[in-house]
Amino acid sequence: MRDHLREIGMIARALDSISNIEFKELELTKGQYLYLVRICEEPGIIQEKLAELIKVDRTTAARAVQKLETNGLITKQDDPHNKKIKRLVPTERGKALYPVIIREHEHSTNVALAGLSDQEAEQLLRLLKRVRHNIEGDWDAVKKGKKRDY
Amino acid sequence: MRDHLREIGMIARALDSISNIEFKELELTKGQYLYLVRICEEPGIIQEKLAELIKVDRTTAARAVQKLETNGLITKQDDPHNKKIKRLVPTERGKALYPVIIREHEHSTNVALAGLSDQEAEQLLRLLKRVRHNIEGDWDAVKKGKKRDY
DNA sequence: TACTTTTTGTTGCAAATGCAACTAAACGGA
DNA sequence: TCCGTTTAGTTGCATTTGCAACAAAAAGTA
Repeated sequence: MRDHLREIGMIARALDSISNIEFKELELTKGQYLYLVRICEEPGIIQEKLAELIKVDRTTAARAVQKLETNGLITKQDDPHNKKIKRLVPTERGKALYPVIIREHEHSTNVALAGLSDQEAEQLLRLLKRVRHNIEGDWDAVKKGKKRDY
Repeated sequence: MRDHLREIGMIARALDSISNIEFKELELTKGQYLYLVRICEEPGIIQEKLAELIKVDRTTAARAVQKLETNGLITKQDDPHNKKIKRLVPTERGKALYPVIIREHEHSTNVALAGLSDQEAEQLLRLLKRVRHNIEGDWDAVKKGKKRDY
């Protein structure tokens, strides 16, 4: 049957669980790696966009970011032209963790894709991107209170 | 780049978020649908297996199941041959929710797979199953304290 | 300009999540 | 049989998560 979403859920929870356990020795608590990598890859990003990227509630992102700042891994910088937004930038300590996180992700990716040919791996990525794109609209709409009919 | 896992994470969080919001009107709180569907599909399953299926911590499953029982959606039944285990069985009220959950899932699946040909959808499912299988071992091992080298 | 709406960010709760640590039954050898 | 190990379940505690509700700056509109 069409168990695509169930499989995706299982994979996501398993890998998130692994990452959280493995990053504990980097003093990163649950979920923090998600935000830190994104801020490293897109320095100056604001909280709202970050939440949208990661697909997490705005307030959850707010607190994760707050904690990253408290722990000295990022800073919130005022924008010269916009008093409302705060640009998120990794500190040196934050930047130093980036390659470690990436290495772990690469390892997990290797494990996940074991036995798949290059073509299969590429095809999988293409399809996943399309699926992600397909659901982004619904996520946004439902989050904002829209009722879906089904 | 090999962003497979990131895409999977985004998709999983977005869809979980949607489901949690939509099932609120069924009086199901966060995550409960995950457990209830599985118990409906495999009545008599025990907590430990359930956690393994869903890829969630044993104690998290324990409390979710506890809540499902409190809310009258499942019962815990003693096994005649094994005093330790408790078999989880949906009540009539629990069973009644099953088709509603499935309908929502089907809708989300339709949205997610929109624009994919039948061949692509089937290929995606095959690949996801292999990926899930690939990582199950690591999840189990890391959960039990094993350190991965990378 | 004055106004409405949207965007961005925050805080107060209540709930879920998961690690530690603990029981007790079941299992697996000597 | 006895005894160590694994399996299954639970509770305490700290943390994360997210919905409501709010504030204030920015953007859009008349």
